[in-house]
Amino acid sequence: MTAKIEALACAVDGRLDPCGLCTARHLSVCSVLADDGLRRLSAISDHQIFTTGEILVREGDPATNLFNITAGSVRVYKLLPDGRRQIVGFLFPGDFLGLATGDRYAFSAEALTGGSACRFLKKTYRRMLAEQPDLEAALLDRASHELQAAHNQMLLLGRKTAVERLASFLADLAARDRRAGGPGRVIQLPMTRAEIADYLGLTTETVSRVTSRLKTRGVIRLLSLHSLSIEKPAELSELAGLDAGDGDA
Amino acid sequence: MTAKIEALACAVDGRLDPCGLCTARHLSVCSVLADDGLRRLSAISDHQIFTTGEILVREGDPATNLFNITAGSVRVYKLLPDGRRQIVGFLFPGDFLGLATGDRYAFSAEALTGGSACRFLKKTYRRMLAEQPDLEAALLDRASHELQAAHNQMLLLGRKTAVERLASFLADLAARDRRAGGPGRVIQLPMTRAEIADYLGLTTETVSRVTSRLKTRGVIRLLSLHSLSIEKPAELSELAGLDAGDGDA
DNA sequence: TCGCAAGCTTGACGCAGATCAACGATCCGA
DNA sequence: TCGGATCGTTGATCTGCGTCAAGCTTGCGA
Repeated sequence: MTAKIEALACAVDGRLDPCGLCTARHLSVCSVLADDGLRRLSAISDHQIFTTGEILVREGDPATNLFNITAGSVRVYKLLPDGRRQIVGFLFPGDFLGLATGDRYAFSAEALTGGSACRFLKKTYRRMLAEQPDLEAALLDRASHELQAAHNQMLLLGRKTAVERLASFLADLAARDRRAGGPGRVIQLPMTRAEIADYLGLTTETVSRVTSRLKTRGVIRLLSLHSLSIEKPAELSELAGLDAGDGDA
Repeated sequence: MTAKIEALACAVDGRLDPCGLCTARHLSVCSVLADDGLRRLSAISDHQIFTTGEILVREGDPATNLFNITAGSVRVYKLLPDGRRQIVGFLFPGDFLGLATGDRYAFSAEALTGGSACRFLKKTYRRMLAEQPDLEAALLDRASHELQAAHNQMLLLGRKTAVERLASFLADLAARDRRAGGPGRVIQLPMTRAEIADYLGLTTETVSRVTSRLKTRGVIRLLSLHSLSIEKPAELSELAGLDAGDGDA
């Protein structure tokens, strides 16, 4: 809901100064651009507001657009023919959507909450990249980080137990919050248990059971269904299968 | 063994014309460079020959080098403190090693077979990238493809059964062979069963059992321990959980 | 050429997490 | 404010794959 308001504010103000007032700019690749670059970028972009459940990208469709999430959150996933789903990532403000893209989207993306995004035509964006090496470098950097995160997720999916998976997930969210300037102690979970399960390669039931176990052990405390506080960060990191308590990825 | 000879040949000839005679050039990012760019690239590179089991990169070490594999094959993996291993990829000639890298390596890399690689200092390579936007674009392209492959692997690790995993793996190897100009019918497996297991999130025993099952069903035929032929490609694709029989990723 | 270590296969059994089922909590629209 | 739908939790049971174990095959070094 605050996301929606932010999105609206950003969009309205956007008419006047699309990037200058963007609350996600310092988190995104745009941050490497100077005023001139920003102006050119905003000239080829298109601000899109989305509501809960809205589909941004559908697997198999021609990959015409790229997105920069400016508010809200998004789930990115792949499906098997029989409906089994693997969520490959959750996106938050500042995240880029469309990097891993050939001619057609190899994933679907849906809004988890209301929010907004800067949308670019892939072709136009490519031309822009060629003219702005800084932006291209920043994007390569992003891609590298995402690849690293993907490797961590492979380790999680291939080799970790249910407890380790959930602990890793929570530790990651905490680390993300810290990176965004928060205390990394209270975590928002905009997604459902089923989505967490599909991200961690588990079932809803297992996610629920393991959450309970962590709660009972006093490692976490549920504030509501969609927010919790980490009571014992060190223990959480340990459970996540990290040696030290950095919680980063 | 042919890999070793190729590597030696490449290295020896390399003294005279490092890139011109490189058998992996057309497969690698270098292919986008013109003569001038190639010359500059070879000036900052260093040819490294490696033997079976040799460690190229160790997780946690300062990330000083980047590699372009020119011959042989490499396994890239991550470890948990207790020794559980997840192989995040196998590299072959033309593949780039070191994309997903921050200040320190987040993975280890070991030679699966003897081979060779062009080695660059990360710092120097970065400078080179800034001067060669084409190379940077090519690398971004690589990163995108790798990210896409990583997403596929997440789907595999999170949601596929043992049979689907092995079938996907074999279909991928076949597709890779086809891309490299081969018939995609006979597959080389330079890795052990344990390595396949650690790549697919299974155990050696399961890999062995599932291989037997595919053999019994007549889908594959073992030519030796480390090479097999695909007898029923369509059925393999089906088992892999792909709708159509493209076998690509 | 032999011998042994490493890798592979196959079988018996166990268990972590899936599945099936029932019920409670939460949210949202009227 | 209410009512139904969706989401979440918990319990009982099942099962695919892991674990343990034993024998076989391969390849390499002496």
